Amino acid sequence: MGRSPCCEKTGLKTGRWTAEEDETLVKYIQSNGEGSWKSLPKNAGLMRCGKSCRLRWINYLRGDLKRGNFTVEEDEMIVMLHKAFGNRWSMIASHLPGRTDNEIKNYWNARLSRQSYRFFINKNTTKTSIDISTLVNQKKRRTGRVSRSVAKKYNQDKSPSLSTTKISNPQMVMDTQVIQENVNDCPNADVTKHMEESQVHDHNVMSDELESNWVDELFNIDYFLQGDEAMDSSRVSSNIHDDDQIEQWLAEIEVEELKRNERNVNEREDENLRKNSLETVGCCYGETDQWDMEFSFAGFNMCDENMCGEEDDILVSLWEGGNP
DNA sequence: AAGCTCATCAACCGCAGCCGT
DNA sequence: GACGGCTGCGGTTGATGAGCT
Repeated sequence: MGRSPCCEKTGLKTGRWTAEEDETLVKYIQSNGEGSWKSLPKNAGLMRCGKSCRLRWINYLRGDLKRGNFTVEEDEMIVMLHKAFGNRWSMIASHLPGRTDNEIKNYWNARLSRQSYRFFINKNTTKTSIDISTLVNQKKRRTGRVSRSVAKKYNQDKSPSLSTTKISNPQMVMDTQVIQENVNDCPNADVTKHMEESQVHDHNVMSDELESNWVDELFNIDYFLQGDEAMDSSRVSSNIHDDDQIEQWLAEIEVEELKRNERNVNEREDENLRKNSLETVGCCYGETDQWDMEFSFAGFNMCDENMCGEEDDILVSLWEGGNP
């Protein structure tokens, strides 16, 4: 027996909402309140599915929404929250008053995900942690819908070990279009040279996918290792200045992490995976102190199938502390 | 001006959690 | 505990408009 439909589809209108429908919905909710979405269309006299009504209200009609472009500050918050929470848009949206999960998701998919994001290490920090096992053991991400149970497990598996994390500031956007202009400033001259020779920074010849994979990863790693600052999309080095806010986020993340750890019954196995993973990328497990960095941000995808051959060699060289 | 490409965003779809029975 | 309905979430789609040729 299959799942029953969420509502009776026959005769229901789909597609763009008209001004009249909006007005009807707003008036109904103002007088009756939110909720009971199933029965709302019938009671309000709308030929819409309840889910459609809910979505229209939440994403467009409710009064506390902030319209217009995202500010630089909001950009930064989204980047940081995405690092922390992944694609949990509702959670990200909860930190951005007036913005909806749908809006943030669209914004991310349309713009931010194409750019390179990373946190940079607090210059006072000398000890962080790497957990490459979480990267190496990730399966290549499926396109299309991913079941919630899989997503949940994935999120648990890649959860950051904040107990050793000392990330204090988000490093901002490095638009690939800016890479060439900043390439001479890159502290690692050999990487820079390689990038130039390979013309990997050529926006016209690189697909978005390649940009978002190994080009960005190279720059991430390079800047990460140097502890240098990067540029945001406006080409100005930028940090989030609200340290209290950051502390609050990190505290929330840590609470989540503690909850996850309670459920983790495979710690020993994870440790072995971690060792194997480090070996896989050419790192001696015993040398991790100085590499004790947290790499659990979404921008890194070391196991992506697009990463192969020459790119892999470069990354391995970087990991080993040398030059490509 | 017409056709094409691409970015944006509103809306839809289907899965999964929650809760009442 | 099993079942089913409701709701929320996240991925995807398609309409639209701007910019380019």
